[in-house]
Amino acid sequence: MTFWKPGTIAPGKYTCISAIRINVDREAERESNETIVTFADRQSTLSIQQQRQILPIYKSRNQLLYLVEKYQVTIVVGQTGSGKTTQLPQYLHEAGWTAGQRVVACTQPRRVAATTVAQRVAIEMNVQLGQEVGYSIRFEECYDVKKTRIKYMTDGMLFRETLIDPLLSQYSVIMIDEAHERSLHTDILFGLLKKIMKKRPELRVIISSATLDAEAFYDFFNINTTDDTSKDNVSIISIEGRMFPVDIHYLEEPCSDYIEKAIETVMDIHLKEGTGDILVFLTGREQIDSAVEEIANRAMNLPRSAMKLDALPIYAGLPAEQQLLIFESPGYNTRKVIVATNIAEASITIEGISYVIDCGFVKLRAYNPKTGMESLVVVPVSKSSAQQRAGRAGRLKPGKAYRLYTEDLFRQLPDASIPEMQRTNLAQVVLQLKALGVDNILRFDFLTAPPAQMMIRALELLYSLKALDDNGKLTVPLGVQLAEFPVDPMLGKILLDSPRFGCCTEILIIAAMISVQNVFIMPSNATAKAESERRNFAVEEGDHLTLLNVYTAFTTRGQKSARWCHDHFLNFRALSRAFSIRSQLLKFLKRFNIPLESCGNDTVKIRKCLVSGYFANAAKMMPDGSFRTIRDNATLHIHPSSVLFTRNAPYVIFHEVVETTKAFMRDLTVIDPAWLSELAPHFYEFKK
DNA sequence: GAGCACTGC
Repeated sequence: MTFWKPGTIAPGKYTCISAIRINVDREAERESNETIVTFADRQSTLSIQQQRQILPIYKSRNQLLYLVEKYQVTIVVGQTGSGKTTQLPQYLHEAGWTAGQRVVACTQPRRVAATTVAQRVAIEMNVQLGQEVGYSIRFEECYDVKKTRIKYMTDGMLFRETLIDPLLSQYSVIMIDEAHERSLHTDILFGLLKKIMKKRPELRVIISSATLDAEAFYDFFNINTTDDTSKDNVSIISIEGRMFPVDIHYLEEPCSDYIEKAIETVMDIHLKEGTGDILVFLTGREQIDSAVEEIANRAMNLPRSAMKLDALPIYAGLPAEQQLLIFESPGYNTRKVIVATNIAEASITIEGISYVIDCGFVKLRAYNPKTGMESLVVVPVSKSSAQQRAGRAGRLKPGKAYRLYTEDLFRQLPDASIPEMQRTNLAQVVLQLKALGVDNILRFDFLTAPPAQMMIRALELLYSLKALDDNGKLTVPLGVQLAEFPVDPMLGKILLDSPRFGCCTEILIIAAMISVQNVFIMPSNATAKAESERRNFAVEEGDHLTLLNVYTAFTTRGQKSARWCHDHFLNFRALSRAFSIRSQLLKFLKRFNIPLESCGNDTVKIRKCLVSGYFANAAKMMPDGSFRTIRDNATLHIHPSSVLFTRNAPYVIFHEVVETTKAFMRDLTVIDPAWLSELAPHFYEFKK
C-alpha cells in the first residue's frame, strides 16, 4: 500500500487532504506499487520498457491497434492486472492517434484511480505529470490544454465536458474503463457517445470491462441491422489477467446468522491455515463494529502457541486516521483481520490479504419513485461482485475465499447488480440531458432504461421547481443555471433563490455542508462524549443551521485544523471537502451574477430560503411524535442523528428520506407552515 | 423514541 507523498504528485491546492488520502485500486495501483518495489531493489529491476512488455496486454498490442483502426467501438474484456488502463492509451499515443492536437481520454469511476493511473503513465513515458499525460477530476485539473495527449479523468468530468463541447471534438479515442461497474455517469456517457459517433464517424470508443456484460455492450453499440456480421461496427477482444488463483469454498448448508458464521470462520482460518491476512465483507457499520469487538474477545482466549489476532474495521464513515490503521503492519507474530463494507471491494485495496470471507450480502440504495423515498436495503450480492470480492485474496499470491452460502445459492445470484441509473433519483440527470438538447428524455438511448415512472417523478419535481416550463423545456435562466450547477436541483434552487432573502453567504455554506456526509464522528466507545460535543453546535432551528455553525467554527475558531476537528468529534476530511465544494459553488454564483449577501443572524430568512427549494419535502408532527408529509400524508420519523430528534417541531422541511428500519428524514429544519403557501402556492393549496 | 453501503460533478 502506498500513500500520497506530499510534494511528489501533490495535485491542486489541498495537499494536506491528498496526503492522507488512501491510494487505491486495481491494476493501476498494483502496477504503481510494483514500480516502487522494483525501484527499491535495483539489482532485480527491469527497465520500465521491459516491465511494460511483460504485461499480458502487450501480446495483443498489434491486434488492439488493428481493431481500433477498423472498428468504431472496441470492447476490451480484461481481468485485473492485464494492464489495459495504463497501456492501451500509450499504444494509441505511440500509433499516432494523438497527432494533430488530438487527445486520447480514459475515464475512471473514482477520483483516486484517475490520478494514480495518470501518475504511473507519466513515469512510464518519462514525462512530467500534467504535460503530455494529465488528469482531470473535480477540484483538481492537472493537464495542459496544448500539450496533454493522454488524459485520465473521472467519468463525471467527461460528462461535464459534454455540456461545454457536445461533440467532445478534441478527443480521437475515448476509453470508458471499468464499464461493468455501471456508474451513473458511465451509463449516460454510453448514450451520448452513441449519438456523438453518428456525427463523428472518425471517433473511436473503447469500452473496457472486467466481466461478461460484453455482449450487452456489443448489442448496444452495434448499428449493423443486416445479418452480415462482417458489417458490424463493434469488435470484442479478451485480454488475460494477471491474478493468482483463489480457491473458492462454499458452505454445505445455508447458515442463519452470517455474522456469527463469519467470526467462526475467522477463528478457524486463524488456527488452521497458513500466514496471510483475512478480509471479511459485511454490510454496514453496526455489524462491523460488533464483529470486530467479538473477534477481539475470542482472540483473548487463543491457545498460547497460536499467533495473535488483530481485528480492524473499515468503512467510509470512519475518520481517516482510523482508516489508515488497516494499512499498518500488524506487528510481530500477529495476523490482521479487516472487517469491511463494500468499500474494500473496489475502492480500497489492501495488500497482504490471503483469505476473503464473503457474507454474500451488500447494502444498496434503492429509490421508490412512487414516494420519492430512497432506502438502504440489504440484498444478496451479484455473481460479479462475489467474484470481485474473492479476487481480493489473490493479488500477490494464491489465496482462498470462503463464501458463507451454498454453491447452489451462488448459482441463483444475479450476474450483475442493478445499474445505478435504475435505482436513483434522476432529477439532476434529466436536467442535464435537457441541457444537452435531449428533449424527449423517455426516448433517450439508454443501455438499460430507468423505469418510466422514475423519469416522470423527476420531470414533475423539475416542473414544480420551475426549472422546466409547460412544454418541458428548460426555463431561462433558472433551468439552464440549475443544469450547470454541480448539486441536485433542490439544493441549486435555494442557492439561486438566496438573493430574494439576502442570505447567499449562509446558504452557500449550508449547501456545501449538505453535500458531504459523516460530518460528526460517533465512535462506538465514546458516544456520550461525541454527543455532548455535537450538542455544543446544535441550534433549535434544526440541522441546516447547526451545520452552518459547525462550518463557521471550523473556519474561524478551528482554523481548518485536523487537530481541532479531532478534539470536537468532527470529521476533518468531510469539512475540508465542504470547504472545496463551497469554493466551487461560489465560482458558479459569481458567474451567474448572484450577489453574495449575508443576513447575519436572521434565521427566518435562511429558513424561508430553504423552503423555497424544499417545499415538496415538508412534514407535520403528529401527537405520537411521528410525522406525516404534507403532500401525501406518508409516515416519516426523525432520524436519530438529527438535532431535532429529541425536540418538538410541529412543522419541518427535510433534505432527504432514508428508509432503513423506518422511513427517516435526514437534515431537518423547523418551519412556519404559512411559508409553504407563501413560497410555493403552486404546490400547496391550503384549506382553512 | 434510537441509527448512517459506495461513488461522482
